[in-house]
Amino acid sequence: MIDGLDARILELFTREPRIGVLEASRRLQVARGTVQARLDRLRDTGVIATFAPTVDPAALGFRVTAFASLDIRQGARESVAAHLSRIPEVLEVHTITGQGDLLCRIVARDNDDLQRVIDDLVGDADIVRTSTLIALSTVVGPRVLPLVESAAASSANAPRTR
Amino acid sequence: MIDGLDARILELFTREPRIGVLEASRRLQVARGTVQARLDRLRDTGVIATFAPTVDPAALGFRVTAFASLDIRQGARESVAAHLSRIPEVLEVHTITGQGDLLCRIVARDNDDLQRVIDDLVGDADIVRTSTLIALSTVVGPRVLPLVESAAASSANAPRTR
DNA sequence: TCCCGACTGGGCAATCTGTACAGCGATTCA
DNA sequence: TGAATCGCTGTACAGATTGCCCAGTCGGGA
Repeated sequence: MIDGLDARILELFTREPRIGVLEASRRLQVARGTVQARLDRLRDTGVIATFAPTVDPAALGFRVTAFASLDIRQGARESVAAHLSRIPEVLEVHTITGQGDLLCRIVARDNDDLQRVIDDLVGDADIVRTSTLIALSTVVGPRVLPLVESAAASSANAPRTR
Repeated sequence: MIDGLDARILELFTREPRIGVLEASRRLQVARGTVQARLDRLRDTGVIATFAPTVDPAALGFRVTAFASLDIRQGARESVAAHLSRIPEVLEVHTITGQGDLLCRIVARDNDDLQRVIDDLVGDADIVRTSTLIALSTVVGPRVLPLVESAAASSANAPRTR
């Protein structure tokens, strides 16, 4: 899937996103064209989903993160999904196994605001029950680099070339 | 916090990350220096957490996403956190209110692999109980743009200038 | 043994970035 | 009312980077 050089490229661009292709090629001791080609391929294969800047909701004033699991009425998934997607504070929704039907990641400005958001959430009559977990602190921040290295290592037996 | 122009900048760079400051200034009909200053400020204030490319675990072969809530032994939070951070498949860990103590977001190559990851997880003796939810599908993908617009709108009463 | 894909090293024109500066309108404050 | 300040505009310039092209080399697979 990806090899060690890909991993080093991803790592470098994650740590210092603004360096550019040329500087990256210098750091990695490879030709510029190589870095460029690798980046193109990583983008084409979807490994790099986007080069968009990452926005931090907390810095926007949304300091509270919570996870809500929703039990919804049979066959109402579509309409509930539409309802949820209309609430800006809902950042992510997954269908899940287990007791709940949907798991949402939501943010709010503070605990009072969270109440408002949850009221918005459950405003849909197809939502039968909800249970909310408030994230008190982030122990391991969002990260993918370890995964990248792991993926590169597992394909080490079949290196790209050289 | 942020105004409409900030929101438009974030939106533009989210949709077309590679356009560059100059092209962005043309699209938004403002001076290049303005876009540059805004971007600098957004970065400084942390609204833009990073310009790093976003890596998609699924494209790396980690097609399964799951959420695990862990009950841990009193006062073992530190050591458990250290343990979790050593597992690459653990992408995110939060301390939470409610029945569980920790909520982890994990990925795995497939369901069998997920079992392996969970075995790794619970390998820590300080973890008392776990409950895992497998994400079957993503109903609302990770997103922040609606939030950005909402934040910009809410500060509309106090625009930056002009 | 031949072919092909990947990497190298080089070159070129076009473009962008970083930075600086003066002017201007609006807001704040004395 | 006047002075200082702040953000935006438009402009300028040197330096660096990008996108693109090419010939040559290397290693693996057919």
